[in-house]
Amino acid sequence: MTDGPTFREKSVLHNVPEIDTSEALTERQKAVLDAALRLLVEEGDQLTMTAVARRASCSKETLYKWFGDRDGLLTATVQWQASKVRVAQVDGKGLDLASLTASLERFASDWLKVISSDTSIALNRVAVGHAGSGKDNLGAVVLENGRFALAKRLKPVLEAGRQAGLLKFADAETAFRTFFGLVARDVQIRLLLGDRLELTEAAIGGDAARATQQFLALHGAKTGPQGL
Amino acid sequence: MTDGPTFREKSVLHNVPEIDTSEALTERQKAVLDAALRLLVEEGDQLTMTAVARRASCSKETLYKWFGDRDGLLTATVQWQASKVRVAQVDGKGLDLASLTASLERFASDWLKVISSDTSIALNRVAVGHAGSGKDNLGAVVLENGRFALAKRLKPVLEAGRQAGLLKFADAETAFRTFFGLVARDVQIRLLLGDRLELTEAAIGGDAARATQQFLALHGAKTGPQGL
DNA sequence: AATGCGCCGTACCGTACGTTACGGTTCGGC
DNA sequence: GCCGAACCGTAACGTACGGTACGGCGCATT
Repeated sequence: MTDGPTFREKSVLHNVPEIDTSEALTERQKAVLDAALRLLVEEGDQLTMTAVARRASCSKETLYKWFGDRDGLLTATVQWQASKVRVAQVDGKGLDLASLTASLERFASDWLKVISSDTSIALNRVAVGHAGSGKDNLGAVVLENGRFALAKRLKPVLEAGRQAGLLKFADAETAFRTFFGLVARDVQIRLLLGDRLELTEAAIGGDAARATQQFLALHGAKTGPQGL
Repeated sequence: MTDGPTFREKSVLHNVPEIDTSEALTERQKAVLDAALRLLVEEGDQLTMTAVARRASCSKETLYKWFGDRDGLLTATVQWQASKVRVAQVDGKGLDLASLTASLERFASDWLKVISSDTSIALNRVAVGHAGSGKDNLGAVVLENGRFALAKRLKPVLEAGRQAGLLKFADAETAFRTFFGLVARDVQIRLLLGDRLELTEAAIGGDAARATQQFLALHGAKTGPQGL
């Protein structure tokens, strides 16, 4: 990880233990993938193998040797970035309304930062573009490390909140999706479709707080109407 | 480059008003665009001009004459479809809670049907794919006829609901985005990324009802906490 | 020093596809 | 019946780019 051109997400993601699907990448390979990633952000799906080679100061032969073909390079790049992006892990200790609220706001804020980052937008664009045809992979990878990873982290928090009598819901999956909707709203699709939509730090914080309060209004045990 | 007056440069920049019925397309041209649209749904962005010509039983020369170039054809196709898709118009008469609820459910249901349709998915895919690079158009067109058109239809309903004392919110735009988030949740991004996710008629109806109830819980004048 | 390996740089090949050109056919107007 | 316009079908052109081959160089091992 010597290299590391600083990505926007850097502040968001917390280097997570092992897990890693990053199967034995040498430093040099990581550097090449970082170069490919930067180019992907700049040029989108129409980056060329030649351009990647030039940017990474490596030969095309090496690219093909390491990644097989263009699709392999793209997949490796997406996975490489995915292995870096992780939303915060929150443990379910010390459960009171304040800490639950803080956790939810944290998740919301992190998620908004991720989906509004240039890197995420570029990755989602290329994944969407490849989703329609042939062997997909990319879409599944992005989904797995994005929306589903978020769910995997958030659900235990929701469950803990329910155990502690702070939340009320029938199905954690449904509750998560409600939270997801309240947080993301139309942001991602607008960004993917090219809508300028600058999210300042302050705006993100405000949206996170709003979404959290709305979610608590719907699923908080004390305040809201239950079961919606 | 024989003649100039293709409609590439015409109406792309400014958002289309309300009724703009597909400027002066002959029946034959509409048929060709329908063929292109069908092919777009099947093959995605990698459809070829040859394939379109063959499918539409027209010559490539005609395609270029009518639509300028590949991008023009794509744009015309997207606009043509966009001119066909319109969510329900609802007038603000007879405002009681029942009719307001029914209207909201209708909007939600219509919207879910739209975004889960093959056509919409294909169109959004190609628009997203083209959004990153160069002259965008497609993303703006899809956005204008999708999310923004929906807002334009729904906001008067929300306003009318507020006037009638049925809803409470500070900003119609924000309220709309909340509703949008509650309805769409993660559906669109998952579909765009290739996630199988079959929405049955029943499921859509259920989701529409749930989203509506949640929205009313947040913004209903009587039940919910105001201002969220 | 010699050998071998991994990689860079670059020239090269094959092909797919956007775009153009052109001959042939239909059709409406005179 | 003739003319021109519009259009179909297809061949041809140009090019960009994915993929491959090859020569040279640094470096490690012997």
